[in-house]
Amino acid sequence: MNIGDVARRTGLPAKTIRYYEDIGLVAPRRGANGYRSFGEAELHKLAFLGRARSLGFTIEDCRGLLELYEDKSRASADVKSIAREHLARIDAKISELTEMHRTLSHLVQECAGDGRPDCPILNDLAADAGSRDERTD
Amino acid sequence: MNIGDVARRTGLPAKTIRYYEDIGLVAPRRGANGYRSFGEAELHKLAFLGRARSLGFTIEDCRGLLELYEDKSRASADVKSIAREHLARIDAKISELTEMHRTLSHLVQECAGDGRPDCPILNDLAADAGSRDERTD
DNA sequence: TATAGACCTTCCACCAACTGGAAGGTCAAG
DNA sequence: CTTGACCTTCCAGTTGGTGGAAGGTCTATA
Repeated sequence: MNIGDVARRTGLPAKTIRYYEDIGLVAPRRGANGYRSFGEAELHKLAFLGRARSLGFTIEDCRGLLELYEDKSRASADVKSIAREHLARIDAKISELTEMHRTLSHLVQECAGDGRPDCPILNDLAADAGSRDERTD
Repeated sequence: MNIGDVARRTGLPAKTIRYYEDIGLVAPRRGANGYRSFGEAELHKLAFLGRARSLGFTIEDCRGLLELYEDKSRASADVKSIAREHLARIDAKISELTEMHRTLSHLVQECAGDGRPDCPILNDLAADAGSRDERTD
């Protein structure tokens, strides 16, 4: 299978597949013409990578997961541990974004959004940290 | 004021302040020794940038916000529009992360996490997209 | 057989928003 | 006069790719 077929079947861009080879996640054979030649195993690995990436695992997580995936005597605890750490990162990110959202949606609500220059959003950004928590509503 | 003082007073790393100068967000004067020399206005701008960045605005957003901040005849609608677009990006990111969280926490719950190799997390990652939505619980 | 167009190859540069570190100049205190 | 805390510039690396140029290959059709 050429890279274009693999790209179509996994949904990954060909560029990304080449990149994954570059960083050692897959190692397709080469045909006489120099073209990459992928087998079913390679295809599955790439689909696995695509799915793991879509769940937000980092490339290094993926490397670990792939290794466990191929190790038939793995302990599921090792997989679970990677997943749990990733889950914690997701939690942290969601909290951070939720806090930003809270603050910003409040400010947006307060802003008239008309032709006048007065703007609570800019006021907040310009205020020093100390005076920021004074609730005005 | 030298860069170190500004760093202490704004909470921004000196490296970041130099970077902001590089990309044209601030333009401190220079002393005879070549050191950057910051005035109060520069300090305020940097604090403004730090606050905007902490709310997740991109550097280009910040550039726009800073311009509006300095333009005393601005329309608050322009500020609100930048903020609203950013809010939409935050919303999208939260949704994406929440979906990842949902899927992953479900899988983590299902995984025994012991010494045995059988692992629902790896099973999910390895499954093709078609067979993934079959609920097992 | 020529040629068009769809493949494939490598390599280099770029994105955001910094961060780390090396090599070297400056300044104040003891 | 030296020590140590500053400051300077410049280069490279981070994450996870993406875009594009220059060029080789394959297949179908005229």
